Amino acid sequence: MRYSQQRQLIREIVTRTNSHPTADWIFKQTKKIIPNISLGTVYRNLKQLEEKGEIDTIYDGNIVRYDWNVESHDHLKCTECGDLIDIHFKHDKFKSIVKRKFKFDANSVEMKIIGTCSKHAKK
Amino acid sequence: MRYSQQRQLIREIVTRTNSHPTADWIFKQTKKIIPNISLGTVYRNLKQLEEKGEIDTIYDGNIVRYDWNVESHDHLKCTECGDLIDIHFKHDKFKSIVKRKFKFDANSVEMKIIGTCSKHAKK
DNA sequence: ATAGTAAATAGTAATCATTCCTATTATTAT
DNA sequence: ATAATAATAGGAATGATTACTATTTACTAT
Repeated sequence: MRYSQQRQLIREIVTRTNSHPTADWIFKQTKKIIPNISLGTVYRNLKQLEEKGEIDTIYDGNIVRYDWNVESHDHLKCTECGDLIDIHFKHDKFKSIVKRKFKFDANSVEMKIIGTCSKHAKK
Repeated sequence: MRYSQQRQLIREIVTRTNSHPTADWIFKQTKKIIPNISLGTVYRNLKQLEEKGEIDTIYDGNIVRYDWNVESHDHLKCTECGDLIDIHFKHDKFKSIVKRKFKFDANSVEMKIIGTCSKHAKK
């Protein structure tokens, strides 16, 4: 994989935010630096970076978000503001349960807890 | 909400499968009975049935699947065959943890375990 | 440094799932 | 049976993503 300014910029933008950005948001950020960058370039590079294991993709409902944090972790999704908050749970127990009950070999576990975050708690 | 053949058929098709079908699959099934049914009708009715709480939507990666089982439950996703297998876990502990640690009021928990099912276990 | 190469890009067209629009049809209360 | 209006079929529109292609760029061997 050969160097490119575009890929390096995309990598930096994803690395520098905790907002789990979408491809379109990343595209808008890159345009501030490389005005004629194309959206296809953003998508192509995000896919390559994911394949290399440098970033992670998160399916948030039917939209795709990207995350520099490739360690297994879970998310809290606030229905009021849409924010995704990172949280880490141990999943070993679940993996062993499904192995025993279903002979299912678990590779990873994705957990999302939906509710309202502290900023938007209903009184 | 007024009766319609189309909606009744869609309801029956979703109810009679455990395959967590997509809108397109449901559309193909309905066409066998009502050949000139339109895809928009399928989507509109699936949405209405979900709003009434008769069915559930599942986001499987970036595609939407529908499920007659509206009770909270989790899924095992086989990376070999794509099948979704239903499983039920208790989530109370997670809800209380995020309440304590993040002041996050959890409504629901979605858990997906990714791996290989017994039919496709690697030797 | 230069030329040859293959990878990467910009720009645009195509695809896919889903939603929207509208004239027509079907259901239901009277 | 009729009027009111919910629901439909068919097709256009949308939005996210992928594919295509001519041009540009990065790397390699000279």
